[in-house]
Amino acid sequence: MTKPERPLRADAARNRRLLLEAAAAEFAERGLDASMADIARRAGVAKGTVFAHFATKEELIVATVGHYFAELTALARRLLDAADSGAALLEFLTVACGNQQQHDLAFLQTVTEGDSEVTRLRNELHESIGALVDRAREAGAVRPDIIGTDIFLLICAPVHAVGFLAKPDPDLWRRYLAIIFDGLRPEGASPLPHPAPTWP
Amino acid sequence: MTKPERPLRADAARNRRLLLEAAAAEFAERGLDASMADIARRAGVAKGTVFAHFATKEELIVATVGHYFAELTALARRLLDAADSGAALLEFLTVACGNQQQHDLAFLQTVTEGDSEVTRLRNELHESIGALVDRAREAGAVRPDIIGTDIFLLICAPVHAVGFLAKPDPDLWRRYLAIIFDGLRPEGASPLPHPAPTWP
DNA sequence: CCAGAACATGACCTCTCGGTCAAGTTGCTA
DNA sequence: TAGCAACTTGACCGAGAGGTCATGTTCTGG
Repeated sequence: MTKPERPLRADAARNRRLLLEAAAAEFAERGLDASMADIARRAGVAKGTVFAHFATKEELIVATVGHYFAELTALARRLLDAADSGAALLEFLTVACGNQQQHDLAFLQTVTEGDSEVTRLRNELHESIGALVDRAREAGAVRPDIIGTDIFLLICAPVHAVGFLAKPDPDLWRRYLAIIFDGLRPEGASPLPHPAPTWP
Repeated sequence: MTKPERPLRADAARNRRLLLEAAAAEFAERGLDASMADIARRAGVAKGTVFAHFATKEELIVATVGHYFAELTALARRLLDAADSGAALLEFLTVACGNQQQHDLAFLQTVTEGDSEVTRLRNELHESIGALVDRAREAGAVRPDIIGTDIFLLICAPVHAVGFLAKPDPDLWRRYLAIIFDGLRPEGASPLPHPAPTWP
């Protein structure tokens, strides 16, 4: 359902893009309660047009979260070539958190469990992060008992933590990313009380 | 609005307690979308009874999250007498996460911003955590650049991280609490890239 | 440039939600 | 135990949600 067989008409393609942008913005601001009507208004189209492109609200969420995963995957793959693998992992987390600070869409993924397309993109992201973490671990940049899934789960922690403040400094998440990253280093690591999670 | 002037009638007091329990359970399961009707059904009363006790949904949320804060505050104060202040802080985080794993109500606090009663209880919790952290810092159990507000913000991180897994092991959060707590230790701490947040 | 397919529109449907209230029921006190 | 205030009940309301569709508009290939 990602790419239609026949190419879209020019105006339809434009509207689809506007809708996805509006959806990302509305979901980030209002959470799951963002209404289809508001998304349509923000995109500058009528309500019916939204449903012409995405049959249900869930389908729109799927498209939005899919795009979100794909972006992170591309970032992770780009960083696989970096010379310093430890710095590459930190860079990945930093850019991912920065994205999330602007547009927090991570919560959407809980709604899309069961969708095959999202699952595929999610697995791709997981795999890319796994490769990034493996390199960092082999280089001794992170503790040996950490795996890719751990990082996958911890990506959102810094931004989420900051969210409990009413008017947080937009860069405060960097503080918590640094703390968590210190917890990932091999120096002074205490034994973990629970085995690594299995995927999925 | 916490304590009524006149004591409640026996049946009313019982219903109020049942309602708060039902609300906590429903909010934890369904999030903010939990409906007043479902909460009423779960408590075994009619819908009108809910509104007889809590005039609006927000008022019910306020009562629920207030109770949540009060519990954590009591826990923090209890631990202030512990011999090992570092272990006491870890114990606080462990019990808090364990609570949250059963009943995740932390997200409710974002809705109740502006309510004076919740703000008071929230400040009390913040203060209690501050005392706990101060003791741990003076004992050299946590790095010197950490303050109580940091811990306040990080409480929910381990459970939240685990939430991205579809069917997570109910104890997996202990792994991420251990990682984050390692990041809080003085050994091998790197300089933090952002100053501590101000309260509130 | 025009015919017709592709697309956009907004009034309309149904359903569920938070919230109200007159009428009935129950616990407490004198 | 009688009587009244306190409490409960469930039918009801308006608002707003997701979703539909007949009609009107616009792009595009020939």
